[in-house]
Amino acid sequence: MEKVDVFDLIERMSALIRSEERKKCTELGLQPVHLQVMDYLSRCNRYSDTPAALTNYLGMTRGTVSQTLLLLEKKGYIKKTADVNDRRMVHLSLLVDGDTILNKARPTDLYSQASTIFNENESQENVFVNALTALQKANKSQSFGLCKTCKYFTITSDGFVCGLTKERLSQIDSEKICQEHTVS
Amino acid sequence: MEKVDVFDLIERMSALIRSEERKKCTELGLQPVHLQVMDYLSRCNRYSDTPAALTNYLGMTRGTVSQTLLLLEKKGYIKKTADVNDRRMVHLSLLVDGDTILNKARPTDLYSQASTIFNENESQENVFVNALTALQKANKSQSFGLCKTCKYFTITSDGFVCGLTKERLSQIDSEKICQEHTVS
DNA sequence: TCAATTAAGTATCGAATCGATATTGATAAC
DNA sequence: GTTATCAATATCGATTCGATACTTAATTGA
Repeated sequence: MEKVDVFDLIERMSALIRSEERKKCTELGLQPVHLQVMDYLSRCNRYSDTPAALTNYLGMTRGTVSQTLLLLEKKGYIKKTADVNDRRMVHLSLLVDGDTILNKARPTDLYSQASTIFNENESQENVFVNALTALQKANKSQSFGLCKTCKYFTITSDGFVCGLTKERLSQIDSEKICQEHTVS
Repeated sequence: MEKVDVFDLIERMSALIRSEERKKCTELGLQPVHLQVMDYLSRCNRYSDTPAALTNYLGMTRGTVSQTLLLLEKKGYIKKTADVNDRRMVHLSLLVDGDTILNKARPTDLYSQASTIFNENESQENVFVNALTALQKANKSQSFGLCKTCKYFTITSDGFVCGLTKERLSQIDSEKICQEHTVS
């Protein structure tokens, strides 16, 4: 077992996961990437709900993400809203239909398989998190962590505040994924 | 960090690896999957050099693999040979040009990144191997291990023998990937 | 013996993805 | 102001991949 084969292992795992996901998705008339997008939108904050952030998160090209979003919009699962300050930007949000189908798709056999794989010990999860972080660093990609674990996350007498945007953050905000997430 | 997100982590790692590989590949006029195929062919034994085994190894569909092989054949990188016993089967082999381009593509930045990720301790690699094995088991896919680590691998006074096919195995055979690989 | 079944591989079509280019809006320089 | 530059996104052609149907060959089982 040589070190260099780890990439090969990851790619093969991904292929297996995808083919398994595809089975579930075809019943709903979707592709795996569509669920990934909607799952992300359900878990990201207002700084990270743009096509650009999605592109970065998924590691795909802008063109591909744009096409995916068009399809999801046409199906009535997501909505695009122009930014009021910067009209180049688009904010994405999950519509009710999208949320419904996402919840229908989520609890699958995949999850029971996952627990089978990772029932031994907790530290195994960290290996995957660390590996992804290292890859993102090598790729100059953001880490996409939870808001409340960011170094700019600040607790004041007034509540939570983002040290980057200086804006106030609700409890719910702090639990979401942020593309600007920074560690240490 | 919930357990169920591990699949998401793996898919995102794979996406990053692919986009990185793609950069190297486009220079050579190839796709990531083409290198995967040729790499596999350079490392598999005579029981595992068929389109069906490749399909299983890569987790793709037969049709997709067939297309990929057609292209590689047209480019003169691989060769197809009909099986003498079972004329449904095709054996694949890497041609000189294929081997050349494979070696040109192999030593990339990816490998130095890999060592960065896994320089801490050896046991991390096992986490990935175990995860893939668990997924393959859930997917009823073969494990594709090295011949000499298979439970049917036998050492006789005459040399190495495969307990399944009863055929003799050379030193080189024993170092290759076999689709019939069985553990314990 | 011969029809049914299974397996390996191929062909075709549509959807998904990539890469390049174009478009639009914001920002900076002059 | 006007122009240059950059950033965010959209558009388009080419390619890849998956689903399905099909061909050919081996196997099974009355």
